[in-house]
Amino acid sequence: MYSSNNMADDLHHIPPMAASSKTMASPKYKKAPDAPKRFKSAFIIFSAEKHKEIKARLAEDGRVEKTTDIAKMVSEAWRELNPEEKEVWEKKARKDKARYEVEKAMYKGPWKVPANKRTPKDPSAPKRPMSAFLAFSNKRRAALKRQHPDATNADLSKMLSKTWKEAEPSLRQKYMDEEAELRSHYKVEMAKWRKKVAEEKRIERKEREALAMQAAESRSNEVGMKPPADGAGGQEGMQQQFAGMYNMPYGVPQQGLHGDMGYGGGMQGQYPGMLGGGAPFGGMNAPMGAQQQLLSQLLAGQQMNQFSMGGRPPMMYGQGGQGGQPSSGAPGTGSGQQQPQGYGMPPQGMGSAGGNFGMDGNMSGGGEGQMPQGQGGYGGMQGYEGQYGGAPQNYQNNMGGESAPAPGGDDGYQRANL
DNA sequence: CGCCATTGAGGGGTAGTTAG
DNA sequence: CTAACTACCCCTCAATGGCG
Repeated sequence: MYSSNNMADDLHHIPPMAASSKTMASPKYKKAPDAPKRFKSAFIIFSAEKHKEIKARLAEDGRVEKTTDIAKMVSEAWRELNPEEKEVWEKKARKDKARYEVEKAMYKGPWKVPANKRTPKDPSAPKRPMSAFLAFSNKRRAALKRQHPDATNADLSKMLSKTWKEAEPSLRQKYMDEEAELRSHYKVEMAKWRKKVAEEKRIERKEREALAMQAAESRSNEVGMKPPADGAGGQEGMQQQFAGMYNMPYGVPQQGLHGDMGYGGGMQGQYPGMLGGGAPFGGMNAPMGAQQQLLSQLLAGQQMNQFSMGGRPPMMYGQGGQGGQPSSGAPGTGSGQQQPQGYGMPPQGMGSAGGNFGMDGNMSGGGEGQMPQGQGGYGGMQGYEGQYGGAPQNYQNNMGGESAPAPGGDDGYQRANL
């Protein structure tokens, strides 16, 4: 549950691009290990494969090159690609970017952690085994202390170090064998512990999902929404892929998130104003231009929101509503109420059918105006757009998008505050 | 409660590339 | 600045117990 509105706490909710080095002068920060991994560029995806390939090929010839030299070969190979070949990688990059947008939207945890600090060791983790030298030291330290009563432990350590280095190899070996045994035991214990932690996380995730589902269902009943006839597979896909990895603060994507990239269904539609194919917002099938536009606008909206409103996380999943009529631009049926809560929250959970992003509205025109719950929130981006005009209040007016305001748009928010 | 002083395994950061 | 790759380098942490 998100409850703080102080700025320090908001650090944990600033997506990477907003967390500029300016604001993070000292101490330095690095990406939080659990935060969604940034999208990969076409070159990086290419590089990952090509690097392996080149390395393997060199190995066949018995050659071993430095990583940095292989990187140069990868670079050269990249430059030699013709546009058609490049397009293969660029397509993958677009897909990964969509993946990132979804993960980012769902992520609630910290984006940055102090760079100069290691992640603190989990106290429940097994301890490291004692090294051969330390075991040797333990055995001899007390006796050595009796011989040199005035020596400090630091002094004793120096002496022990010398003795250790000069010790008979067979004696050292004895300690090293002991260490090896301890270490193999440690590895077993670590494996068990890791498994246990993973299992706990899995259970926690399941519980969270169940809770979210419950909340979503009760809300769905309240507003009398019906499950979608088509394109309803999304929930599963999304949850499997993303839910649980991240907390879901403001509501849960309910439907339409099937497919490998979530956002189930469609975005099959064409550009704004055009009638699309009807599947709800499925991102991957959309014409790339439209998709990129969507994504970049989404991103822009989020950043706008953070900067202007103090860093709320970009969240906009919630229950979607009924879309409007894209061809005419006629408003849909929903209201998509917004509750800023003093943070300048993004229009969460706004109707899926939001105009600009269109699930049903401008962009996709799909679904015949019927948006399954949870599609959404993208309608909310309209609200962001309102900000371009300068007035944050536009959030409220724009909820759900001009061409297709969506009912139930506030749902995500409500669930978030359960 | 952190520091000191030691060795050595293992984890994390870096270099080199391009693109966003 | 961050994505992937990985060899290499640097830092942390294992135990000990007196001291500030």
